[in-house]
Amino acid sequence: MSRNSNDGAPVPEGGWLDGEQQRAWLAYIRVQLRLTYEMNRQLQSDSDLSLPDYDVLTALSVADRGLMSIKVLAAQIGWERSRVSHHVRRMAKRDLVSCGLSTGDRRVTEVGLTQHGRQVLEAAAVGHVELVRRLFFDGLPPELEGPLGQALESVYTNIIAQGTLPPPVDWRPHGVSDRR
Amino acid sequence: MSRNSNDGAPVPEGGWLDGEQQRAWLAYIRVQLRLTYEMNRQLQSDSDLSLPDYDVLTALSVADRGLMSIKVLAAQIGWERSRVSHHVRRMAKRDLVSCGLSTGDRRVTEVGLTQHGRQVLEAAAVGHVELVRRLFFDGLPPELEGPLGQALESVYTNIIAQGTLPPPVDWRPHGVSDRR
DNA sequence: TGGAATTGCGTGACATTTCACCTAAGCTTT
DNA sequence: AAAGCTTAGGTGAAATGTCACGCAATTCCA
Repeated sequence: MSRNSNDGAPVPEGGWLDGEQQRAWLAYIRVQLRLTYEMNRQLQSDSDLSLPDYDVLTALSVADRGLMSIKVLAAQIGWERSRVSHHVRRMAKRDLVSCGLSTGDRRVTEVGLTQHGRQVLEAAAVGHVELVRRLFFDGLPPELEGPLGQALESVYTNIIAQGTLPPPVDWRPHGVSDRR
Repeated sequence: MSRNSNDGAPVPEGGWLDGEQQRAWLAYIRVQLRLTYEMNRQLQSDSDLSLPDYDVLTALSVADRGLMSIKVLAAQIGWERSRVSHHVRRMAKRDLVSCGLSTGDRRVTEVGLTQHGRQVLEAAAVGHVELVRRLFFDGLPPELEGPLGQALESVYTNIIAQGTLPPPVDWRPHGVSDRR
């Protein structure tokens, strides 16, 4: 898979990124690791949800009629299908989601939020958003909010185009305003 | 803890983020999920390393004399200490790292790269960086590189200040150029 | 100096995630 | 309609990660 593909490129020793890029990437990695840790911790202690639980609930909450097949759900949150399968079964035992065979295609399992699941998500979202605002946005100069959003959207668009994972169902190049 | 702190704000029902913020956050989450998936996949298939393996190796490679205590390593990459403990033991079996008691304080375990570990990391880095460049930077307009780096550094600084995880050892407010 | 508190880790039980297969439903051909 | 392909998912075992707890080295302080 194209190792050593940047042999003659104008890149610092060993093929690393240039200064600006290195800076951005290092910051990204650091933010990613810490933020994941903190979000996990907060959700767990405030709402008895893991971050993966929250990801599933959130994805389901924006689905049409709150129903989604395992495959679509997996594509949505970037998981292996079998992981979704296991995880959803465990969440069903906790009455957060419910599974059922689709009427149309009897291979597909439709997953949906239960009443309880929706309540738990909505309760959890309050504290989660509060944490996100505090950790992610409170230190961010307002004039960088726009550029950050733009930059990340460019990156996302590129990942969708280049990556191996199929695009999520509701993906659209530049529309905003979903997630409720 | 100021839940519901944006009551009168121009924000959708339920206390979510404002438009700009929502956009940035949504993009961040999407990038994070996909990128993690793709990096894992690439490392696994090209270098027989998981992303966690790579995180450990990378952290160790920038340590003083390639040695780091479990605690510092955990703080560095945002893991639970016991996770590091388990993981490092498994990596030692594969001859990627080596552990030994510190001479100074005999409670601490010093972890270091082995020769083999360093070689594996350097071989893996080539393809990994190639992937990062392709997925993260190829779609990013050059004029947004700077703002992105700046924005993420602000966020990181804030997380360090606000978060529960202790700051990494080599943390400095705005210096760049480490990682090799 | 002699506890008591703290710190740094390891461990073992348990939960989650991955990986390699397996089944079954739908689709396509013949 | 049967054979053969493709697609959606489930499954069990192994790898990985979490949590609660325990032990030993160090530090604090009277």
